[in-house]
Amino acid sequence: MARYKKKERQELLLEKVSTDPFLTDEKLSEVFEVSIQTIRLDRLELNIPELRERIKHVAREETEKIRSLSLQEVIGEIIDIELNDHALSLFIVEDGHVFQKNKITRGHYLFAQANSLCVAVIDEPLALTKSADIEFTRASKLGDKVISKAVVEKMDGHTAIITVTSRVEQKLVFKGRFEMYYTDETDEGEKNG
Amino acid sequence: MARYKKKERQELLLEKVSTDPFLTDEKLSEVFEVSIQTIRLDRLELNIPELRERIKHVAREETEKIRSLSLQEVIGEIIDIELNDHALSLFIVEDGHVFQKNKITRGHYLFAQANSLCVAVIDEPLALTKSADIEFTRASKLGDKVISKAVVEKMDGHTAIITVTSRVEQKLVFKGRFEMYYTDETDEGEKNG
DNA sequence: ACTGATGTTAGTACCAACTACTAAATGAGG
DNA sequence: CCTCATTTAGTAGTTGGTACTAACATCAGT
Repeated sequence: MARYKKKERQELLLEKVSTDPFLTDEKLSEVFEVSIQTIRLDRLELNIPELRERIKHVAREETEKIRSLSLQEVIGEIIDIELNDHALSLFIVEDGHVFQKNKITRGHYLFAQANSLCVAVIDEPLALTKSADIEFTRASKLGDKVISKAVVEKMDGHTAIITVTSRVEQKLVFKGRFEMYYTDETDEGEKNG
Repeated sequence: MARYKKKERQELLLEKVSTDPFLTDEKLSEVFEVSIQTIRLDRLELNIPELRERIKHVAREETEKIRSLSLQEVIGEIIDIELNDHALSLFIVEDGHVFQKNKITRGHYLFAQANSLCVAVIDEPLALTKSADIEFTRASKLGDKVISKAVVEKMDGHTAIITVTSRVEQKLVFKGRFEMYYTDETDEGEKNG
């Protein structure tokens, strides 16, 4: 076994550790067929924290993600809003949002952005989507910054009509017409949101 | 400080540890104003693993979640499929899918289930949603098992028409008519998915 | 007030997976 | 062959525990 040279080993080490943070120095020393001390020197030079810190980091990241997701309650970040009138949100297409083979955004994320924006723009305790007419006009891709605009066209009784357009660099990728049901009661059981 | 009684303390301990898994025995012993040994006895009785195991568990859970999410590529689990004809999927409404205040499912998850099912039922390398007409007929709630059925009505050239109905205990919660674009090329840039 | 059960605390030895440090062995290049 | 970089070995100390033994505290019932 012509073990790797220092530089090469360190590059591979970085990769190994980032793909599987659960590896002990001992396991790594077996993988690379060097002593534990060498692995430790490598980690020191590369500023790779020890196993426990790596695991803690992963765990922290994820509990934070969960928190921010449940806090967010919206896909995309709202950048401008006038209640019962209009709202804008930004959604950046990330790795989890696309088909792996062609990096095209899955339609339901664009729908989710639009749908969330409709819920947000209505200034009532309960707002649920009753129906929608939607169209995907062009493909958006990984890394795209999608700006979605919701405009409230009509509000009467308990129904609002909202049109949404989503664009990437001015080009329309999605448009829809949403019919929303709303009420000032905080719970209700006949429609969906 | 009239420290808690054993039973009470153990209940609070369970809660504490599950909301914040990052607490050491030492910190916990300070919180409850008992000795470290007492905390350790409590953990032993309640089968609460040690700090490191708890952290590891959180980290593992999350890396698995990420993997299964990217593997899944579908919201809901497909339970029956005949390509280019029909498909069924099951989606169980969990905590992250509902509005916190009233536990009603966010519409875009039901849309996502339907949309994913449409993508899955088409036996071509690329299938993207072109447009959809959807309706949310009743609210579904936390814990509901949503069965979605997609039926391919028509396929010609590069367009398929699929109708989807989603039910909870036979009762219709969602229906939609999806127009899908499909092709045997693996990449394409004019439509959305 | 005495006894026994239950609960709490103290203390020891040991473990994994390290850090930080010193020192020796090995290797490869000029 | 010498030298500098690299690798390995070994020791002491750390964190956050387990596992175990033993002592002490508290209260309940008789």
